[in-house]
Amino acid sequence: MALEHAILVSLLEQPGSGYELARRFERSIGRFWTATHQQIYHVLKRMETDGWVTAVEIGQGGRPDKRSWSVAAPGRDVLTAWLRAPVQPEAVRHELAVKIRGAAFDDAGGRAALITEVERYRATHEDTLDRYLTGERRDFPDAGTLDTGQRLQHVVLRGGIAYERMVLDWLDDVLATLRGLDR
Amino acid sequence: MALEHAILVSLLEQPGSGYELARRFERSIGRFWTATHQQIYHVLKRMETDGWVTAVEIGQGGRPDKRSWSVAAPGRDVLTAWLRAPVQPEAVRHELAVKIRGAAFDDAGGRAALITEVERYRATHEDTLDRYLTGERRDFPDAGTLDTGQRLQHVVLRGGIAYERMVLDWLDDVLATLRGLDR
DNA sequence: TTTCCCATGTAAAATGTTACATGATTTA
DNA sequence: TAAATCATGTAACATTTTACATGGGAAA
Repeated sequence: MALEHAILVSLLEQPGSGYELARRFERSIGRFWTATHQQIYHVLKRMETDGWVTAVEIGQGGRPDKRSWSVAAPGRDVLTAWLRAPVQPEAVRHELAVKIRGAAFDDAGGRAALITEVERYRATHEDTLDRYLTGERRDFPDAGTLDTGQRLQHVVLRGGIAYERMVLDWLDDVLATLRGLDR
Repeated sequence: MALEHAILVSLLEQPGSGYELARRFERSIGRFWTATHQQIYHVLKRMETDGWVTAVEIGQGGRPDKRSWSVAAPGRDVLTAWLRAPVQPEAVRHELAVKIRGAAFDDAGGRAALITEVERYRATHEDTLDRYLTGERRDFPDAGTLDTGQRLQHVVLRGGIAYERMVLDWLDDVLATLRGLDR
């Protein structure tokens, strides 16, 4: 019950088409709320029915028309009410943790394969951290001159950076532990 | 597609009833894979049909019979195959991050309410960290004498501890940022 | 005597994923 | 000339959540 809210926030930051939203969910917003384009189109349609968002058709000669979405007053009210409601506890889903505990029931060969997987997984998180740090230098070069929206975006990005650093440290711990088992 | 696997791991660690599994998902396994009892009963039934798990009925005079589940050979094979398959990227869902970015579109009163919420949220994470640390002292007192399963459980718990510490630090950053906006 | 714990489920609704579908434009 | 990008969707399926349902035993 919050993809709606993530979309509302994203559209308030910057109106745009379903396609553009999908790309933001891949890049920026998707750092803390994932969604596919099908889901986004579906939810946008429902929000339109409910009067939360409105679209402006933009013809583009040749390629399909683009519908640029903006937040309408009822949508803003819904968002404000949600912002002031209690934060729900997160539903954690960490597949790798399950696999690590599962490794107790596999043999040394399986654990060797898991080490390779963890190394690959670690590399993807290193990439993610690099992208975050690059984005931080690009979007928040001078901490003193930021407006409210930018400061809030920055503190969320700092959360992402802290998360990735924590994950990398933990994965080193995991690798050392796995390597220590079969020696 | 992994509640099955979390259940298989949990049952290999210790056979038990659906009810017991649900409690483990609230306490231990639920740290990295949440599930309600309804979902667990439902998935157990499907896994039974597929021959992945088998139940032993335990009559208990008075209260309803308990069905104690164990992993059957096909279930073990499924788990082994899954353990050796690539780790899927996590689907991140961080409601608080959405709210923080949304706070740019609320007024000072709304942001004051958010600060209160973040403080409450921070307290729950402090409790979680305390529980993890207590559990660590209880279950892993002497790092030298642990078997494979315990070492793997311990490294996963260390991940939980690292995560909670990171969250607490970040929430301090969030609170300082929010407080800095309306001054 | 009320609340929590044990113990298992059904059913409906909401949410999310995967596969399929189309077709022009731009880039390599 | 092949692949990626822009642009929007439908349909089927799977997963997850929420509400409802039952009932005895133990503890406060």
